[in-house]
Amino acid sequence: MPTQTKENYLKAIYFLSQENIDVSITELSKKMNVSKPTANNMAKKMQEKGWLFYEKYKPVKLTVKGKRLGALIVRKHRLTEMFLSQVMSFGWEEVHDIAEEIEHINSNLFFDRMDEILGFPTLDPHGSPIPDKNGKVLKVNYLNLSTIKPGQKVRLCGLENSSKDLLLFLNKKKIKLGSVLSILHIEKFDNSFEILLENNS
Amino acid sequence: MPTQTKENYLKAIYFLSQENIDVSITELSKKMNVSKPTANNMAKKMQEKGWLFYEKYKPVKLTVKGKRLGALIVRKHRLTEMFLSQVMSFGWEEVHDIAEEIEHINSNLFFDRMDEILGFPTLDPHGSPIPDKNGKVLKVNYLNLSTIKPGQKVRLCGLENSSKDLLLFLNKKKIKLGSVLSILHIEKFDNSFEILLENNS
DNA sequence: ATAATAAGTTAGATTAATCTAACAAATATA
DNA sequence: TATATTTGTTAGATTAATCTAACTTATTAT
Repeated sequence: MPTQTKENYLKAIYFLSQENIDVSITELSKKMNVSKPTANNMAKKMQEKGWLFYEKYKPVKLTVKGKRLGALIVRKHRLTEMFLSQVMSFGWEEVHDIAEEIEHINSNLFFDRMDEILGFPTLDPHGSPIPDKNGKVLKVNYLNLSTIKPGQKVRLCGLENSSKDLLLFLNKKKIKLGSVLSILHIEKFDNSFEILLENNS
Repeated sequence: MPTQTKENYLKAIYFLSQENIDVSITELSKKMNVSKPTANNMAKKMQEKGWLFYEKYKPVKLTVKGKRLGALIVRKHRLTEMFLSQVMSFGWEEVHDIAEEIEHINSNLFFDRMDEILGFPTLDPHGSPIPDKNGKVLKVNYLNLSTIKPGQKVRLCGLENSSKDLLLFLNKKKIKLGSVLSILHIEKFDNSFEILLENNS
C-alpha cells in the first residue's frame, strides 16, 4: 500500500508518461514541486517497491504494477469528481481540489458505491476518461480544437487543461461539456477564435 | 493546521476527557496504540501548539483551542457518517471506518455541502450528537438502559458503544434507532434483558 | 572538440512520528 | 514506613519525506 506521498508521485509519473515520452528526474521534481534530490531519492524508493524502473542518469518509467496503481488513483480521483459534481452539485471548477484529497481514501467499498450511484460513468466532469477497476483506460480520440477550420461546427467533449481559470472562463461564456460551437473565424496573429454558441440548456 | 496524526490525538484526548476526568499519558498511549514515550512526546508538541496543557507527571488537558479543534474533527466524522448512511446507503456498522479517513479532509466547502444536503442534522447514525460549526455540542441526556426496570417501555435513541460487533448484533435482532422496546424481565445473574420489540418498519 | 550549461547524484541535515532500553517519580501495598 | 508496582520521562535510534551544498555526468553550443 503506497503512502499518500508516493501515491502522488505515482500519479505525477502516470500523467507525465502520457504526455512526454521520457520522464526525467527534473520533470518529476517540477511536477511534484520538490528538489531534484528529493525526486531522485523517491525514484529509488519506488523502484525498490517495484513500481518503476530506475537507472542512474536515465528517465524513469512505470512498471506494469506502477502503471496500474497510478491508474487506480486517477480512477478514484475522477470518480470522486463525478460524485462531487453529480451528487453534491459542485461546479466543475470546484471538484479538483477536493478530489485531490479524497483520492487517497482507502476503501474500495466507498468508491464502488460512488461508482454504482453514478451508474458506472466512463468520463469525469471535464470529459476525461475514468480508468476501470483494473486500471484500464478507454482511449478517447477527440479532435483538438486547434485542428478545426472556420465554418466547422463542433461539440465540446473534453478538456486537455482543466485549470480553474479556464473552467471559470468557460462558465462565464456559458460553455460546458456538450455545448455545440460554430467556429466563425480564427485570428491569424494569435489563433484566437470567434465562435457562435448554439442554444444549450 | 494539525497533521492527520495530531488530529487523531486531539480526537482521542477529546473522547477520553468526556469519560475519565483525567487523561493520563498511559491512557492516551493505550487509546492511540503507541508507546508511552510516543504519547509523552506528542503531548509536549501539542502543548507547544497551544492545544493542551501539559506538566510533567500530570494528566493532560485540552485548551479551549484544542477542545474546539477536537470537536470539529468529531463534527466532520459524524457528518460523514450521516452522509454515508443517508445519501450513500451504507449500514450504520459500515460508516465508522470510512469516516475515520474522510474526517481528515481539509475542505469546509465539502463538509458544509454535506451538512446542507442532510438538512443540518444534529445526530449521527448511532444517535451521537454532531458538534456545530463552532465545536459546541448539544448535550443529550438519555436514560441508560441499565437504569430501566422491567415492565417499562423505551425508545432507543442512541448507543454508548458503537462497535461493529454490537451494531451487527442489533442488525440481527432488527433493532435500530427509534425502535420501541418493552423490557419483559431482567436476569439477575448477568443483567441480560428479555425484551419485546414493537413493530418497527 | 572543448567549454558552458543542464541534469542527475551524493552527502549530510532536518522534522514528524515512531520505537526500545533504562531510569526516575508517584502511587499502592504489605 | 519501606518496598513493590505502576506511571512517566530521557536518551538514542529508525523511517519517510524533505532540504541545501557540493560534486559528477550528460548535453549543447560554439
